[in-house]
Amino acid sequence: MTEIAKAYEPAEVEQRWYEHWLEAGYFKPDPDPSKPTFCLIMPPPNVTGELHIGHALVIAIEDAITRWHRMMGDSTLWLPGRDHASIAAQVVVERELAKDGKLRQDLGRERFLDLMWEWMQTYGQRISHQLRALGTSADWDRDAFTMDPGPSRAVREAFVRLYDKGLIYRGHRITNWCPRCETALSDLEVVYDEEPGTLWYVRYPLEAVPGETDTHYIQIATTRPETILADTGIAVHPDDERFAALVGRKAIVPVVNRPIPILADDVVEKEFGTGAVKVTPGHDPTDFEIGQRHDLPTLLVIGLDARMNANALHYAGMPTQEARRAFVEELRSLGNLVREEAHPHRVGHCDRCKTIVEPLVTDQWYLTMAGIAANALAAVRDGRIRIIPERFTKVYFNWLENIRDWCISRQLWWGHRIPVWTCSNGHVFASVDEQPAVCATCQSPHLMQDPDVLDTWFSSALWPFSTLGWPDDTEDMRRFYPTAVMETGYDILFFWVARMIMMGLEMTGDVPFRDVYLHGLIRVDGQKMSKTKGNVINPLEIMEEFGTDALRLSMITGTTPGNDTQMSQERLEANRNFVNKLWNAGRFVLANLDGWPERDLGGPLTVAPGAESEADRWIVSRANEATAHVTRQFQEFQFGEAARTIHDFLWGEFCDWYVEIAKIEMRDAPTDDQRRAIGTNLAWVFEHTLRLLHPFAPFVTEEIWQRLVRGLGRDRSENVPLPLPMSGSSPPSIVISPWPNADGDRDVEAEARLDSVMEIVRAIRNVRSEYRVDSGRWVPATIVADGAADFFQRAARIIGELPGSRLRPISVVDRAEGSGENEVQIVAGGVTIHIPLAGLVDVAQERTRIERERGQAVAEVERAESLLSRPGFVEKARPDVVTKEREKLEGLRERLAKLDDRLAALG
RNA sequence: GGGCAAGUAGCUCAGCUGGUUAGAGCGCCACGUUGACAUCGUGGAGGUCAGGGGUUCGAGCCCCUUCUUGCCCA
Repeated sequence: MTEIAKAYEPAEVEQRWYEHWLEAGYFKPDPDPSKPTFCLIMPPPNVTGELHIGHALVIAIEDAITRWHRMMGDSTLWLPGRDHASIAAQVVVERELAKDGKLRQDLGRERFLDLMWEWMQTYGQRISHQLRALGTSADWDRDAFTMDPGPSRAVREAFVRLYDKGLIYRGHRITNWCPRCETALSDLEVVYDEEPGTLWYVRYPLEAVPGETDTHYIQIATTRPETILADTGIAVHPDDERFAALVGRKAIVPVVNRPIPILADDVVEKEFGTGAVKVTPGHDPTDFEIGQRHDLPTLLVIGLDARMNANALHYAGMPTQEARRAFVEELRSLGNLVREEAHPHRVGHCDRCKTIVEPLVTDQWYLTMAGIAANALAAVRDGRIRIIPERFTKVYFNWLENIRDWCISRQLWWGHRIPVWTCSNGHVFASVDEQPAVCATCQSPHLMQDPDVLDTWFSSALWPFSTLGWPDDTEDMRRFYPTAVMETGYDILFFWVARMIMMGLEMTGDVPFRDVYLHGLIRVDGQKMSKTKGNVINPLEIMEEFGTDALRLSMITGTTPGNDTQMSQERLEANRNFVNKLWNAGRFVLANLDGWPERDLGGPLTVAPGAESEADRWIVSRANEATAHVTRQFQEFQFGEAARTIHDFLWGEFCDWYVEIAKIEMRDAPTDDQRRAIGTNLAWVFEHTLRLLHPFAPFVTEEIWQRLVRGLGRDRSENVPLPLPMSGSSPPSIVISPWPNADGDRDVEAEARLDSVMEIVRAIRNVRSEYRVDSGRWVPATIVADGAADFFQRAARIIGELPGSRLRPISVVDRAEGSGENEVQIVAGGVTIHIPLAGLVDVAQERTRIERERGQAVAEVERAESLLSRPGFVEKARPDVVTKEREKLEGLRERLAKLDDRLAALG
């Protein structure tokens, strides 16, 4: 027998196969134009560090989808890439610089960008290595980086098109400003946290009107008193009678003594604070909108550095927090502070550096969203794009229906420079040229490019087509666009998916993909992964310990679309064990083929047709069902279920039963031909299963498959394919082998027979265990087959010799020849088995046991009877359900009768 | 404030369009070294499917409602 390691050794196998696959070019799409295409664009990992376990999930799913389509015969393209992650990457590198006490400004833009590129090189390679280790079957020749010339040109092209259409505009508007990153952020890049805060009640004196002698006040409540300095109005709700008389009058801002109008606006909540709010258009998004509606001036008292600016009187130069404390004291001393109360409120933080975001009015580039958002809504609404799981469509609609214009400029250095130039004569224009020579209007050669870069997500939004060569009319665009599936996490549904749909429709006139599959997030031991918690797992370490296939299976099994999943040591161990089980099943199958001059795995092949055993027919039937299930589950994106189906079939049916039966059958086979027939059947089913599992566990399946089908690696020292006489025309690798036929026939009769055998064997094991029969002891038995003696004559040896059964000799009779007292009778699988157990059985115990079983049988009979006699059931239930229930009842009654007989005999 | 998800065995989770006596892995108890596998095998214990109401011949699954937890949006 060939020497094959007793336990699977993943490390030894994985690298070898990956390199082989690459060399063979299996990951490239089939150029045959007659084939249907399948294209999946990989969500490009950020080049900010290494991949974590969440990326392993992405790869596990996408690789499974990709490999499945490849095996289905599609011309399959999985296009890999990396993202420059403008702000995230810059923050990381700035942190590195800060360790040496340096700022990016110390280096200057050019040298800083050099440093960024170095970083990209280092981590790009590391990520690439990790992706390969995971088994990523992507086409590396098309590997793309967002800052590459192609995608960069696509960014300029898209920008210019939008700009020329008037959809991109320069706006002096309120923006989320990160004072640490010194850049504007989009609404999505601000994360809100509930934090303890204070609500200060402040009274503003009313401007006197003729005839009024006393000073009257209006009281407001605010969480940010320092912005009072920039107040340009006070707002109340139009229906609020308390303030109705004051609308139209003016109040005086404390400290600055500026008169400001009191106005009515719907957005004011009557219940909040006093019902009156100060309006500070320069420093609050809601106030900015109120200001727009009521034509209020915008004042700024906070600068880009989050300090009070020159407009802030004697507070100028103070950080906002300090200014707040000081200002409150001044209000108190002036008698304007009425009271203060604790008030938890939501504070916005920069998604990347966690600094408190300052809403400020600045000049930024905006993309008008209304029109393109409506198109993106329509694409999902009318079914051109399907979101899986479906519930996320609602979330998608909700976001797009309430969308605001997208702030796309960033005051960063790392990223795509905004392709807008201003000439010496003040003409502003956008250009797709990287370096336009002259002004488009006046031909002036003196041009200044906008210093800012674009939001990373602007380039990401173009990814499904910028990677395929857009804006050129390339072969790839024609062949693979629209792509088939976008697979990504639900956490970037807005950031990315929605924007790809908008941009895809706007730029190409077509949807960027047909199906969106959203997976959940990985949690580790109950917690979300994060660097601060220190529970970030490097997939490489797991792969080393458990093997890549075990890691990938752990990502897939027990998961359901769109739901978060728990990663745990136990799960990894379980899947490592599963892989090892597969490995050893492979060893067994191989051992039984060893020494054969040739193999034919073209189909299940036993002996002459009609002479196969029920067990051989059964396992083929079960394999056919498993294939049908797995195929459907792939079609429906039910990957967890698909993996479970294969697991249960392989372990619970193939290994637990068929392998054990085949051992007996082969040992007893009267001729070599017959023995080979069984071995072939074993191999056929197993090979079939390997292919089903390959999308989830590519390495171990290939390793075994090669040994099985190609006879590869029989000489382990050389690791080279050895020629083996083959019949048929097997493909050179499981990677490009065809997906098993999902329409294979079921064999109802064989399945019923084996169900009966398994039920009998379980019952025997149960009884042996219950009577504590020594596990090594063989005992004789008689099967009373009740009309099925023919079958049980054939199956007797199997029943008697399966593990844990140990019945020998077994005689099979049609009718009982009396019922001994000193024996156990097992009623199962439609037969009664008499087992004399002298010395171990006493009548009382046996009666108790039978009565217990009878009790269960009675309960089941009653349940079935009541169901069948229930008004409406027979009329309304599906006919097949009724038939099934009737048959079941019949079987139960027979069983009950047998148990009654036994009880009567026991007296 | 609006929305979504989850609540099923001690733990982690499956359960597809409603149809046997609700499953798996891990853990637990007992037994097991016959040549695929101790990363294993065999048997067992363990669940009023969060609570309440409803629809239906039939509900873990559909509807209403309450509670708990998590997430998203404002």
